[in-house]
Amino acid sequence: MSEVRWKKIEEILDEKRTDETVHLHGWIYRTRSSGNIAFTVIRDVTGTIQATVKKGNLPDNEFEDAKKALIESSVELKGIVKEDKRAPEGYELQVKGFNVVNFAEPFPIVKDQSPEFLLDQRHLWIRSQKLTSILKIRSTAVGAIHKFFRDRGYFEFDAPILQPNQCEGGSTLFEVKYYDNKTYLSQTWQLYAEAAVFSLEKIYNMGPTFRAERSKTSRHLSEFWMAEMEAAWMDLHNVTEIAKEEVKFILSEVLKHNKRELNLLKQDINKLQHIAESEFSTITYTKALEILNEKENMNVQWGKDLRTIEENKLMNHFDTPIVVTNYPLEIMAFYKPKDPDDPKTALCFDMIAPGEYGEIVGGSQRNLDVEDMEKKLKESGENIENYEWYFDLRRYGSVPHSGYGLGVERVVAWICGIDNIKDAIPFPRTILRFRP
RNA sequence: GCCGUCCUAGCUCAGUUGGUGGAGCACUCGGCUGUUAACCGAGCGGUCGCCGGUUCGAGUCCGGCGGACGGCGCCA
Repeated sequence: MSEVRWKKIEEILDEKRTDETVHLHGWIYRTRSSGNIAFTVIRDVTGTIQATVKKGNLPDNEFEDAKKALIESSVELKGIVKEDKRAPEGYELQVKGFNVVNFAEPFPIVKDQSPEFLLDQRHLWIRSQKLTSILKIRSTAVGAIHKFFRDRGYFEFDAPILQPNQCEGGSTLFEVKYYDNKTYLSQTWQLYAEAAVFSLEKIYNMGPTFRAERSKTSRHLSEFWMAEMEAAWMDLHNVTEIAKEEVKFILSEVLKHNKRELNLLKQDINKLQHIAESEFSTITYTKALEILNEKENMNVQWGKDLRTIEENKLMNHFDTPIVVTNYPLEIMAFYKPKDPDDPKTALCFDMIAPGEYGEIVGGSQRNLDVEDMEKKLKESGENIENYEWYFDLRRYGSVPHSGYGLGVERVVAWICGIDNIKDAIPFPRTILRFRP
């Protein structure tokens, strides 16, 4: 086995070496047989190719195995590369040897499937071209995020997953038994990041985040990956510009490495290319309301958060992601500070994606006013003693600092153009599903 | 938390005014030397989500329960 040089399907199709004998291993993707000829389409990680098995070209028992092997059987082939217009990829293998490594049982996923069934069979559906393409793009996106920050002098910094505090509101925490106490699964890395920027100054992280929101939408997961950054000496404007650059960088890396996958997902590459090269607009919440009320005939009261319908209507007016800043102070979390130039609003922002993918980034400058934060935490019923360590950060050499979190699955879903965020993560966890 | 849709073969679905449960796909067997999620013939395959009610008779009508999925709110 060690002496065999296994070719990948992509190599065979790119090299176009007619009459070359190659060894190939993979899985049966489609199979058809007709008397003394059988067609098996083989897949590997790089693509698919038709392998044509004719009786007489190989030992009879191997021919019978080729006819008998069901979809998803794993195989090792020896064959001769031939150009043939009748083959789906233009080239095919004339098979000389057909070794079935494992005869698959009847594969449960066939022509017609429902979304529920595919979620039940996720461990098998993950082999599909669709999910394989998305997972390759996700891998590119994750690599791009690391590269983006490291190239700019950021340190990777890890916060605990088990945390004693709340941050985004108590009802959305997953409680975990911790010896004789209880802790919560991390909702954000932010509070610990704020401790670290006083030494490392510029940091980032990407990791799992847990929100027990009772959301049943195509945009929500209970466990998702968030890519966060935090930096000392930066204000709101600085970090919104970094967020725009980051999203554009992720997109351009995917365009560079995953054209084949984007095509399989039927995404418009020119449109994505245009977005990667465009400036993203920044508008204020107040300006967003003007657009909604004047151009969309809506009647949104100042002070209400933008809901899904408002965000979707707003995005009718933009073909790239946009940044919306200065949401009403009252409806914002305790760590978002008042804007001194517009005291009814907070120094915060969301980035909203085109289409109906919603908020892909959320962030803010950080509140430095301990009294103000104590007041807000008390109002929302929290025990401020849990936050004393956090307030200490304001007592010993505090500086202006800002940060944001980017929803990895939302960005991947948007770039891939998929209709449900569940397909942007291998094994999705939602309020209604946590297996397989 | 609120609202909606659905539950019949392994999968996707039909099933009329209540009257002996169907199709396609998958699988098995047979046929076919160029198929394109092939085609032709045959076969295998059912606790109609569960419990109760009405009725001579319920997949179908009524009540309750359970499960799945989606929308809103909230958020990445």
